[in-house]
Amino acid sequence: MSSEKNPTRTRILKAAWELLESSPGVAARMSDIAKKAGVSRQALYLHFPNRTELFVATTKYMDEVYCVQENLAESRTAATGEARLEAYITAWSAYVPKIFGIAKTLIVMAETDEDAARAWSERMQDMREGCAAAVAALARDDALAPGYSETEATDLLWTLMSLQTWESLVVRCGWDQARYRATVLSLARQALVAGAD
Amino acid sequence: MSSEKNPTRTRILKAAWELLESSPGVAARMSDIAKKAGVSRQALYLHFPNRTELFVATTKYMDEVYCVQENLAESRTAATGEARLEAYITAWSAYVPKIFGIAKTLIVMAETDEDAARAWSERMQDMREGCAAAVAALARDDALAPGYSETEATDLLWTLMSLQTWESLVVRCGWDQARYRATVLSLARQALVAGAD
DNA sequence: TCTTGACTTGACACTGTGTCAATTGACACG
DNA sequence: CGTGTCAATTGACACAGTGTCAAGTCAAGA
Repeated sequence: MSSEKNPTRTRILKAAWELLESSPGVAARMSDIAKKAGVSRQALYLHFPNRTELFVATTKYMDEVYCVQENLAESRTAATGEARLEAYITAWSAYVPKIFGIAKTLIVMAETDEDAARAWSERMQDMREGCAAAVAALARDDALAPGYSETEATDLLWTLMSLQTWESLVVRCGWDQARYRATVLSLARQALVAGAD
Repeated sequence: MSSEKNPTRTRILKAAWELLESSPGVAARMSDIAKKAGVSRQALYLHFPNRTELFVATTKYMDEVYCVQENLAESRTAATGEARLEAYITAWSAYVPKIFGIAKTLIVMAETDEDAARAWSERMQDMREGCAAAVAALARDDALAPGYSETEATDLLWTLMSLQTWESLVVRCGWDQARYRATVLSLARQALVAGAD
């Protein structure tokens, strides 16, 4: 929706996207983005109030492009709780590498910037709802492992699926995506599904 | 050793420590630390070449004060691999909350600062060796779960014990320390110990 | 008394963000 | 055809924070 409508704005968003993707972290400066987008630095401020909001807008733009909502929502159609857990982990696993660059930047910015912290926290809260739904589905099936309340199970699943876990295994330890997905899934099953393994 | 010897240097380190502890993240500025230590901002540069090195020195100072090496090394005395795993997780769990403030700061700085990245990575490499030793002890007992190579098992244990996992469960989800420790231990056992649970 | 070393003071260069005012150029409307 | 409007540019500036530099202070010791 916001695409196509405002070509300069979109060019800026794409430039920010590319820069953040190629160098995860905080490195991308306003002038870098402007140069990449082929506009003046000041043009950025005509479209976004500040650096943080530009990055937040970039994540929203990515969500749009990738149709995140639909992809994650698919897991709702799974029949059993366990199938739902698997579907959700699979969908999220595929999504994480795509957003990692910008997500990492926002996480780092969140440490010093109130707005960035709020934006990122909202995003993670949305993801958490998916975890909670999967856990609730397990509980409905009477398949939630004893020893965890629904909240605790959600906390744990949310942590296992966090960007940080992905970063540790895939980026730092060099695992491939399939191994990562399989391992998180197996950990979640062993911990949360009653009588698993 | 570095303590007592150089009172001003130690005052600066203590000031940095307190500030980083009270506000994890990147907030502490050189002038804040100087003010807290009761010296001029320039005095900081007489003792440390730059902000990063001051923070790195602060972590080393903390290690000294807390006798990290000895505490972590204790787990080596455990008889079985499983006991060793438990001892190591327990020792590390107790240590994480103490270093969290400064560690978080270094992690954030590592994103943009080469020196900080190296310093933090070395630290985590040390911790990883402890994980590797615990995994090796399990393997020696023939108690390592099938499906993981020793390297993969180390990667996984290292990830489970990472600061980020602690932060997610304890800081963001509000778990208490005991629950955190028990859960990480249980996850590690289920995943890595053959025939566990 | 003279020297040395640790610390202070005040100034400055540099980088990056965000603001401002004046200007340009295209396009539409009467 | 002129005029207004809107998007974007240009160049200047304020501000914060790091790191550097030169000069000065002050106490302890030979």
